[in-house]
Amino acid sequence: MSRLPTVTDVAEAAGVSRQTVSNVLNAPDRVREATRERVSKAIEELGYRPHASARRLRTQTSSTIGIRLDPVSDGISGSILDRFLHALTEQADAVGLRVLLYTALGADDEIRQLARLVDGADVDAFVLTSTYYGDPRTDWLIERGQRFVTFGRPWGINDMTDPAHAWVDVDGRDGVRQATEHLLEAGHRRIGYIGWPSGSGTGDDRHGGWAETLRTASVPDLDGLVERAEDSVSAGTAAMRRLMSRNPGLEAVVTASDGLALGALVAASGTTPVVGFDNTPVAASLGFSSVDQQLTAVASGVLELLTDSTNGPRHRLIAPELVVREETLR
Amino acid sequence: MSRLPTVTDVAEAAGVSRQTVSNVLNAPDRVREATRERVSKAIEELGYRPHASARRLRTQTSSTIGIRLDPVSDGISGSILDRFLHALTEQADAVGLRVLLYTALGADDEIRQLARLVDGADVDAFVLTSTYYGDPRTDWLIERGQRFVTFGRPWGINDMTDPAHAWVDVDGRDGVRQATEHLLEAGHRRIGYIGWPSGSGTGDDRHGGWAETLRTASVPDLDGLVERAEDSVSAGTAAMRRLMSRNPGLEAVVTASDGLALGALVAASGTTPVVGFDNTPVAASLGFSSVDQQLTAVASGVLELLTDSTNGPRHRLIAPELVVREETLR
DNA sequence: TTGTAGGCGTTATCAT
DNA sequence: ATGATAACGCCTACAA
Repeated sequence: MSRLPTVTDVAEAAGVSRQTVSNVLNAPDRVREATRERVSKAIEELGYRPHASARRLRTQTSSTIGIRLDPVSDGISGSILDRFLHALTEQADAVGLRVLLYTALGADDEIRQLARLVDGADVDAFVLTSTYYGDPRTDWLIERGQRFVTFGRPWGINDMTDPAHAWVDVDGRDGVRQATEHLLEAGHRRIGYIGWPSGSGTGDDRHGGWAETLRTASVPDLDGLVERAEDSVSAGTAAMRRLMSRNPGLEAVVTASDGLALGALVAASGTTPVVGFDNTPVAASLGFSSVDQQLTAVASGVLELLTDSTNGPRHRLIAPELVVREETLR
Repeated sequence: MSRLPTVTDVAEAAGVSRQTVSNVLNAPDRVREATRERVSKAIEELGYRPHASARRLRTQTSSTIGIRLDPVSDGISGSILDRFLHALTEQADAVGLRVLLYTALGADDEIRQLARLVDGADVDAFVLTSTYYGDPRTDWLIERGQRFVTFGRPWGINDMTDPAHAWVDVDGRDGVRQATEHLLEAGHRRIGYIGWPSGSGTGDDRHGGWAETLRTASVPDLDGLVERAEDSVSAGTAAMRRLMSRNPGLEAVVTASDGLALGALVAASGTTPVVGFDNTPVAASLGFSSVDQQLTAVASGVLELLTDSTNGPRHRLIAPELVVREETLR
């Protein structure tokens, strides 16, 4: 493992000054065609590549975005963030950004981590997930003028379009609406909903999509068609049992997550159509319909907001997409 | 966002030279108690933190490990790598290492990415997953004397203890043995096995654990108790149906993955005990037993091998652990 | 169009 | 025990 070639090596090989080499890389217009080719050839031959740290030191930018890898999520939908992370990494590379991971235990510790990364000039932008109104992390970042984008709306804030808080989110309400309409079109009317306990912005949003759609379709007695449960398979099973015993005429169910959906399917032995949310591998393997969050679009939205310094809107609401499948659990 | 404080600032504030500040940080022994305290106080007050890129440029080490984030895995067990990644990130921080992600499409592209990271001095060690004998990536790394550790044995190689190829792996054979013995102890004899098509090192290893255990227990006709399937829920269901129709007296099943286990459970409607592998969130939610890979131990093994330059063994075989649960899918 | 000079923040070497 | 000096590899003025 010999020494890596530097600009000086390339300059010598090409018979030019270091500066010209730098120009070829960073301002090709400023250098004559012939020289450029000669330098490029030398770069090629020596396998030269700019030293990232040196460049960062000089330019005072790290071209690196930090993202927290959450502790192992217990839910079946835990892979959403991982899938998002993958999409982000893939697309970040295309715009010359690296993705650096960090972990933290709780908000206080996370702020300590943010500070470390900022002070060490390791990172020059952050992507935060699951933020909330008054989140100390976003406050901390805004206070210090740090660049960041959150995946998730700042629920509870008055002005969601506040340009200081850039965000990208998935339109859960619309996703659930699509799911519910799909079931309506299939001829069902008594369509139940299994969601999370009310109080979470995301959860209430999704529930709203279902309620709105059925109300528009004039389905009566909506209250009796709703069940709330923690986001787990077993809670989904229990909720589905309650729902079925209360509604003998139950024809189909929309859920707030694939975990709940799986639980519901188990309870119904696959005899009742169930639509999930997140389009996890489990939904794909078992073959039930689910709302896909379009994480690729989310990732590109995040990167756009991170790199755009123009004065456009500082947020993006991504439309999810229902993936229709035939249930096979029977 | 004002300028970050530098050693010079600290030096001035403490009335010493830059070098002394550096010594306080990197060689505290070389500096007198009183001076050290004075400097430390200045560091504290100014909130000074070494500039990572500058340090890297100077020391020629990045203290960063690169790991590839695989494309979205379709299997239910996809979260294994993510859980490993989390454990790795968490523990890396404790030993002063950062984790940088990259993606790649296929082996050739991955080598290109490795080269970029190496040449840019972005990374000074790699963690590779799912390697195989003659893997061009490991060959490339070995050729260049690059530090790396793989998660997974180099199946097929003659000398697995070759110190040039450091690896950490989970003892799948032992895990399946534990699962099978657990079922034997529960009083079952006709214990089936649903695994992957033979030919993969990992798959054959796991199958061996089952076969060995039942052979020791003198269970006859093992061949009829085996089914092979792709790693998916639906393939698991199909395999389980074949297994049941061929073995009316089937009492329990061990599988090579939680995905197959879920499929088997669906086919058996939860009437037959099924043990999975990977201890995914799905196993936890549905409540079936599964072999846990002990990814925390894997991660610390990887970091040990990455940081240890002593001449100890360059590999670690981690013992997995069966997590026993009552099946609830009924 | 090309070259020269200087500095980004750090640490290693050598001297005091 | 502490300090001066130089260098890591790069880029951005500015000068030629």
